[in-house]
Amino acid sequence: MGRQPCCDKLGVKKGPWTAEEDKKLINFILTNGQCCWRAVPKLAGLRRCGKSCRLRWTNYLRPDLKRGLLSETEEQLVIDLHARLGNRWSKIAARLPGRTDNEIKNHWNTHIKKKLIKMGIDPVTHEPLNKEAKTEESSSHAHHSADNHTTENDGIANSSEDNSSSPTENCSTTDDPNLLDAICNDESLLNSLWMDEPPLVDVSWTSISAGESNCNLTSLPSWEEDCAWLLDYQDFGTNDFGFDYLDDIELNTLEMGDKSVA
DNA sequence: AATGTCTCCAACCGCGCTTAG
DNA sequence: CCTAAGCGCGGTTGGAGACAT
Repeated sequence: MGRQPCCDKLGVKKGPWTAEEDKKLINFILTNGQCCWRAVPKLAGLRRCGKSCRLRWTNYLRPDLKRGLLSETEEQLVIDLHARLGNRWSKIAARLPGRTDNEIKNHWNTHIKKKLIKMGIDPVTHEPLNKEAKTEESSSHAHHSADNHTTENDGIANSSEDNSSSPTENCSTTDDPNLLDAICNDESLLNSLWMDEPPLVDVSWTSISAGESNCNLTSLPSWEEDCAWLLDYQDFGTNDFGFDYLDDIELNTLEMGDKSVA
């Protein structure tokens, strides 16, 4: 007597989303907020499974998403966090407002990985590749599973701190070096990452969209008026849409820690 | 201009944990 | 307490566009 299936495979569309589907999903979420994803397709009139809707929303349609390439600072932060956390993309993404785990994961695999290899750094262990080759035999395989945090962390935490003077830094133009340092050196913050507490979640948007706050969304054009703005927003930052207040909320959340995640 | 290859990223898949019933 | 769906996560894939020949 579990729950109902999330979708009845038959008649469920897959593949790229159309503008029309995006429109329906956005309109629905803006109107009703994020409730149970299972119900979303039906209520929004979409022939998609709830999971697909959730993914589309979180990875692409959320208004607070930044689009475009990661800045040097963001990239450096990703490298640093990856050295400590491994492939825990969602945890890493939680430290980069407006970025999704999928986006960071993609960027890692397509850009950062190659960059590190080019620099002679093993993207998995964050150790120099030469050294890696030597120690490969003596040490057990480079594992970045959750079980190995301590071992990996011990070795890497130091090396990543050295990053400030490492070759990596050469390409870092310090958009906001203080932010990077603050995050990387904040032990309590890192500890919270190790724990399973969600230290930072995008409550700002969820609460807004849930109708908890009417905020600025009320001033946004509706689909009935003009549906083009949301399809266009993908090319802009959040500021372009009056969502810049989200950053403040997010920073507060970061400091206070988030406990009201559903 | 045509064709082949590479790169990138949106979306899917499957697994593990959580939680409703 | 048990079962099975919901949910979130990380790994992987496929197709579109960019680039090379």
